[in-house]
Amino acid sequence: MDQTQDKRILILESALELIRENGFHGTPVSIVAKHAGVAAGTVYTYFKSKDELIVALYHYVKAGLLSEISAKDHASDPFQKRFFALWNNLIQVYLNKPAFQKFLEQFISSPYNSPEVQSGPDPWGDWLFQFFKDGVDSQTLKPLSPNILAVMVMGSVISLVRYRVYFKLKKSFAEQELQLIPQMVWDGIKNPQETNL
Amino acid sequence: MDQTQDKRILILESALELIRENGFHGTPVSIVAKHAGVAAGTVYTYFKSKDELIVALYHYVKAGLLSEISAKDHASDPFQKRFFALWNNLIQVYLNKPAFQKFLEQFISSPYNSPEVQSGPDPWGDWLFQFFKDGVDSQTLKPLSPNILAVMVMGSVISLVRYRVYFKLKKSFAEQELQLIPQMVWDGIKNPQETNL
DNA sequence: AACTATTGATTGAACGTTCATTCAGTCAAG
DNA sequence: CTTGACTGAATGAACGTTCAATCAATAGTT
Repeated sequence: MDQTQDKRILILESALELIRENGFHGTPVSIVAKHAGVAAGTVYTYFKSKDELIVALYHYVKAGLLSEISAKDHASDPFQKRFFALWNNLIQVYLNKPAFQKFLEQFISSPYNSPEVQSGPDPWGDWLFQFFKDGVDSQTLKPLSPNILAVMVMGSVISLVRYRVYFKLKKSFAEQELQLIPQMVWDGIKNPQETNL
Repeated sequence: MDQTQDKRILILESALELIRENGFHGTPVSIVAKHAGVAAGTVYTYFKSKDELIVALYHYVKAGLLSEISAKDHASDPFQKRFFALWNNLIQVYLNKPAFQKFLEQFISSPYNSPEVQSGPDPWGDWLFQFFKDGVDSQTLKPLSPNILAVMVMGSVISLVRYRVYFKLKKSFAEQELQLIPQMVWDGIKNPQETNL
C-alpha cells in the first residue's frame, strides 16, 4: 500500500540479495539496513528479530515462486504440454533469480527451518500437489501419489540448477544436452498405457 | 595413526554432529571442543581456523560417502543391478547418517563452498562419473553424458531424502510407494533399445 | 491561514553478549 | 632437560537489539 509496505519489501529484497551472496551468518542486520537505505533500528519496526526477518523472507520467496509459476500455467492445455512448460518455467525462474534458489537451499537445510515453519501453510507445495494430481487424474501420469511425483520432478530441477550454478566452473556439457533431462523425467513418470499417443 | 589423528577425527565428528543440529552459525568452536573433550585452543593445533575446519569436514564427509558406497558396489554385476544397489545404498547411508546429508546440503549452498573448494579434487564426483560411464558404455543407459545422468539420479535421491527428513511431519505416503521412485528414475535413464530384456 | 499538538515512524549511537582466536603457562613423554 | 601438545582464561572485534531523541505528517484551534 503506502510507503510502509514498500519499506518492508525493500528490506526483504535487500536481505535476499545479501544472504544469497554472504549467507545468513555473513549478513548483519546493520548491512541489510544500509543496503535498504534505512537505519538499523527501522528493521525492527517491521520484524521482531533477525530470525523473524529470515522466516518472513522464506515465505516471501515461496510466494514469489508460486505467483510466477502459476501465472504461466494453463490448466486447459494437455498435461504433457503443461509439464514441459512447468519444467522450463522453473529453470527460467531459478536462473533469472538465482537468489531465489540459493536462499531456499540455504534456508531449507538450516535450523531456521524449524518444525513450526514446516507445519505452517504452504501454498506453493499445495499448488504443486494439485498440478501433479491433475496429471494422475487424467491418467497421463502413473497412478501414484502426487507427492511422490512432485518429489521426483522438483528434485531433478533443483539438482540441475544447482549443478549449473555451483559447478559451472568444472565440468561442462553441451547446453542442448540439458534439454534431454525433462524428457528423461517425463519418460519416468508418464503412464505407460498412454505411450503411443 | 597415533592419538594425534584420533583427536583430529574426534573434533571433526563433534563438529559434524553439532553443525547438523545447530548450523554453522550455531556451533561455536568452544562447544565443538567441549564436545570432543578438548580445550578450545586445541582445535587450533589441528585446524588453522573455524573456516578451515569446516572445509576439512566437507572433504571428510565426501570421503566417507565414497568409501561406504564404493565398497558395496560390484563392478562385475549387470548394470541394472548395480543401479538399484547404488540407489538403496545411498538412501541407507543418508538415513543412517543424517549428519552426512544435512551437513552436505548446508555446506554446498553456503559461502564456504568457494570457487577454490569447488575446483579442488573430487574423488566422489569422479567415482560417480565412472559409475554412469559404465552404464553408457555397456549400452544399458541412454547414450548421454555421464554427468547428466549423475545429476538426474543424485537429484532424485537427495530430494527424496530431504523430503523424508524435513517434511516427514506433514505429508506422508506409504513406505512401499517410495520403492517405486528408483524404478521411475530407471525408466527415465535406461536405453530404450534394451527395454524387453 | 497560521500556529500548535499529537502521533508514530525513523534514526543511529550505545549496550551487552557472543564468539573466534591467542598465548603464557602447564604437563607428559622420551 | 627438552620438546611439543594441551589448557583455558583473556582479548578484542562483531553483532543483535534497544531507546532517547528527532522528524514528518496530520489534525485541531484560533
